[in-house]
Amino acid sequence: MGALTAFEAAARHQSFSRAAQELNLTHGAISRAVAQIEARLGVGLFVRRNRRVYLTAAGQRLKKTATETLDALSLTVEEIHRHDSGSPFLTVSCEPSLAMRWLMPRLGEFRTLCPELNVDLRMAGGPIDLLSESCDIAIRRMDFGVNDDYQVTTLCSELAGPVCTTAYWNDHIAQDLSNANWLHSRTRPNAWDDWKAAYGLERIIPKSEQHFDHFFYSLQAAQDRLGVAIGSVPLVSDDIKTQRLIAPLGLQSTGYDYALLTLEHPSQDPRVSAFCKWLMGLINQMN
Amino acid sequence: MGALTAFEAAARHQSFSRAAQELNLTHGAISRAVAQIEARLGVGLFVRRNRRVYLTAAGQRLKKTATETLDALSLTVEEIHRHDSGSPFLTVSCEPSLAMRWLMPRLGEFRTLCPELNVDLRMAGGPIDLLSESCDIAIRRMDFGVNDDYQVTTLCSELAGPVCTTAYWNDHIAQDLSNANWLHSRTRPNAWDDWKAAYGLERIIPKSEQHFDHFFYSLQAAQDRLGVAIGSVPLVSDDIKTQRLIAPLGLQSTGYDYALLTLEHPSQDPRVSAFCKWLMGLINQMN
DNA sequence: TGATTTTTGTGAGTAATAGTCACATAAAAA
DNA sequence: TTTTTATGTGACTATTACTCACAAAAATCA
Repeated sequence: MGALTAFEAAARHQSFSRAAQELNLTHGAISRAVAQIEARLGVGLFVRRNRRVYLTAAGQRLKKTATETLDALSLTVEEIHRHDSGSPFLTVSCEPSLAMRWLMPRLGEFRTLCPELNVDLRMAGGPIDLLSESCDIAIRRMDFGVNDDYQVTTLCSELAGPVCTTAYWNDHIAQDLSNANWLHSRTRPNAWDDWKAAYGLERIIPKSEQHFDHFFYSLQAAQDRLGVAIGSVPLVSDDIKTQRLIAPLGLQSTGYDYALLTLEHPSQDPRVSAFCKWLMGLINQMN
Repeated sequence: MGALTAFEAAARHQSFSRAAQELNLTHGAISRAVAQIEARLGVGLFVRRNRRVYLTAAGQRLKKTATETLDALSLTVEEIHRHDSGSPFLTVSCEPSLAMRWLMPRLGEFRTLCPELNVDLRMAGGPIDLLSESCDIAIRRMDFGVNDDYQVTTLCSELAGPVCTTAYWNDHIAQDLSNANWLHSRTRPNAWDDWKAAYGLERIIPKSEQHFDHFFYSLQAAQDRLGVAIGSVPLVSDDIKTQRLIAPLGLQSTGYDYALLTLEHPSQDPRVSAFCKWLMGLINQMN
């Protein structure tokens, strides 16, 4: 390793002396380090021309990977420090719909609770690589397979059903859901079909339908009295509590859970532990 | 470095003892190596639970780059050996047209000259990264900028002009080039215009024109009596020598050279040196 | 339950190596 | 020619890497 950094510096400067200066060593040390690698590979890395040294083809090849390698290593060290338990940052990746309608409105509370901890919120859904995306925590709807060695902490199970405003229910539906404008979303195209199957209403056909790009757009549309959307707990918990939306036919289990994904058990890292504990508290007070 | 490989093995096996076995060391050595990295980073890499060890988040991050880093390094070492002067392989990247009409017909001769040297011929044109494309030599038409630290050995300068068969010249052209079918190629779209400018025939317009995807297709077409193409030395040298094609108006310099690109001076590597010497011999006997 | 096995940590001693210093060398610069 | 600059190398030294033997602690087994 020492030899590799010595070589890298020598290759960069095209000079053993300057490399020695940079690394606070003598030129002899560099000379020996390079000679060591050359002996081990059985290949010359530099052409010595008495006043200058030039990289051979082999040397150029090694320089390339040595640079990349050492850069990657020091980058990782920085990464580790940034995501260490002592760091004042916590990077959270959260499902967009959940972030919009549930997490973000509550995040202010967490700030007052842990003012020293900066939460970096990233909105992203589906499979995640915590390592390469450099996150501490991911919050996800568990509708995909997860890396074996991730820690999965279940937050709550999902309940879904038709939601609309009280006004829309009274004015347009009058007990019969087929009178309504059904609001769909392209991110959960089967939401209505799944609910119909769970509720036992296979053959019902709506008067009209409307499609949105995101789940939370369809919920917003329901709130704006455009029709009936499939809403889910925990996404519409606040809206139901404040009567902005009602779920007149109740909510059925979808079979999916929301969960928290971490690299190690949340208890290992005080930052993660604090965030997780706070989330669990929210969940519990919701039920 | 030793510490990093020790850590990598330990992380892979989730066990210090097995890592020690793999590396022919004692478990104590691994324990100390890991402890050393942990002390240096100030971060725990493993959670020790008395009978097993688990990677922490930091450990998982480091494992990822450690693996990548060590893999890259050993790959490069293999590369270096493969492209070393002792290797029985020589990887040559050559401009497709030149390879087709000049190099490949001569390569058999080189095989009999150096039967112990296996030439890997890759056809590719334009800018090249010898390192990442893992080549020893590139032969190119120098119509692009070249990496500063490549060695450029000029082979010959390019001469170009209209070429066709004797039969086509006599039957269709009769001293006036505008009677001919002009053969173009999409890889050198300006070949005719450049030649017209060099020859001083700005305003001439052909009776008919035809386009091909590659330069050597247009030459093949000329040989097949489809019309007149712009041919260039050294590409049509053989054809002119054997009278398969003629250049009745002569050949003008295009201002471009063909050259050999290497990482270090060809004399440094006996394989490259042999190939280069042979090429130069061909060039000289051509003039 | 208690003995055994398995796995890691650690102090002490030793082998290996990495580094320094001083001198040699050789070419470029003055 | 002399001086300067840059690297190689022998001899010595400081450091570090490793081993060995023992300790500790939990899982496994009788």
